[in-house]
Amino acid sequence: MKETTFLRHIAYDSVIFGFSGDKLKILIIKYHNTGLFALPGGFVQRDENLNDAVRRGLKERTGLDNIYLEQFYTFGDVARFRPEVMRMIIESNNYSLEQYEWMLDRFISIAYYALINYNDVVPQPDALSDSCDWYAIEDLPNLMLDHAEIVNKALQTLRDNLERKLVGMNLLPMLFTMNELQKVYEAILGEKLHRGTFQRKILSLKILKRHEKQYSGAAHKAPFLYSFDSLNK
Amino acid sequence: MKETTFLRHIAYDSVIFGFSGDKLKILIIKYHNTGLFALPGGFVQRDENLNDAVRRGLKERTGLDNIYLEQFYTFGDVARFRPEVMRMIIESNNYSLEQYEWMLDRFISIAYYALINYNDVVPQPDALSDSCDWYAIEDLPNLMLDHAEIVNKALQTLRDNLERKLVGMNLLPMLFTMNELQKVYEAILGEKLHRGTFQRKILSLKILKRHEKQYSGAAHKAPFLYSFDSLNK
DNA sequence: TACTTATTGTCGCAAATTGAGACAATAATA
DNA sequence: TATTATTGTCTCAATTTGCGACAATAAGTA
Repeated sequence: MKETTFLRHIAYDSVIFGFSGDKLKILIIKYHNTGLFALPGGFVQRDENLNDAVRRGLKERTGLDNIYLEQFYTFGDVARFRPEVMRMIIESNNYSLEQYEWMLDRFISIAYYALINYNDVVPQPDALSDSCDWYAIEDLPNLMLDHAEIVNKALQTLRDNLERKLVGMNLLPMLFTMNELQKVYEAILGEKLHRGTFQRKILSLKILKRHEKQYSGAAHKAPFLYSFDSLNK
Repeated sequence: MKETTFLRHIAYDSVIFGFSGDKLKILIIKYHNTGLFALPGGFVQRDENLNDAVRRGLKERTGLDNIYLEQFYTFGDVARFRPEVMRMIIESNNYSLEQYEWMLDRFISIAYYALINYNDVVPQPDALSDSCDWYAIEDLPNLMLDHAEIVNKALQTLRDNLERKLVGMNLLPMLFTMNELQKVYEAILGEKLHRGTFQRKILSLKILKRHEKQYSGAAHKAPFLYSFDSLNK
């Protein structure tokens, strides 16, 4: 079999989270002429660190460097091996089956999740896909292979890590209100939180810097703006 | 290049925890005539689920089925690629370099940790190694490649999961005392816990069944024996 | 200008959880 | 029978959490 520039049998998939309109969303691509929806993914070059390969792919799709990125699980069931699906994708793009034969083999996939600021990004489809768009977590299309399972596990991991990591920092712009931060937590956990308790808890962590600038525009008391105080931890 | 029964570029390593003499220990193998110490690992067959491959390897080394097993990270740096190390291992076993050439390629490794009952096991070395022995976590030999890093990450994950999983269940025999359970927690966390607080906390979880049988043999009040009550959760 | 509305920052209080010491009970030993 | 080491449990203070309440206030409204 022909040697490739990529490591055979190894792929990655990324669950890229953003937050907009009070909803947690992820990036989903759609393959040309197939109706297939999938997570953005890619392959690892022979001389490239696994983590770097994922960052490279993320950079291509989002234009962003220095993304918050975390590996959470590696999916390796034989049931993932569905050559007819890959064949359909390749043929729908009029690519030569010979050149892309390596794609028809079995792959394990290392899954990552990323947290990015929704407003910083204009999603870019790649050569095989005709779109790359945000979908709210509760309103995803049917995903190919085991990608729905990958999303579920990503969300579960995000919830489990919520207390230990600075999740909000990566999903919000530099300046935000306490209410916006609370909405992020609620979207991830899927439940309402008590306003007073949330504020007290977050402030007790001493990770926020309060800015005296006030937000303006609505018919009520103006909230403080906050930023994450990276010096403080 | 020759096809193999295994998926190329893909390996797994396992950090197998046991508990004995108040210490947390792991299984380490030593390769013939090389002085190299390593984690027990293996490869994935072409028609085999990743998780099943790891269970197969564990069964060979410990004789145990139904082991508590958790995948925690996939190591994929190029720096792991050290063909001269693999070459030394193969040559020290007088194996033909041609037949084992595929082992000299780059591998990523999916790492798992397992929790087993120390007393149930007689560690078995494999064909390439001349020993498979328990080492206390604070007294490990120098491990090859990035295996020390893998152990550290396993331990970190175990600590992080301590509250959410029934860790003790898998490291202790069927019946155990509250003090023994506390020792397990202390060994994992690396710190002393307050006796009264620990007992109250564990009992409040309602996961233990108290047996009226008493332990006997020491010059003091006999402790209750407990077992994990699997019906209760 | 005075009043209304929606939301904010903070407080108070009860309930729940945690940390640490204390005490009686008791199995073996002297 | 007294001693010793350890166990099961309790108490009390300190801390954290859940939840409602209240004054403050930016804009809109009369």
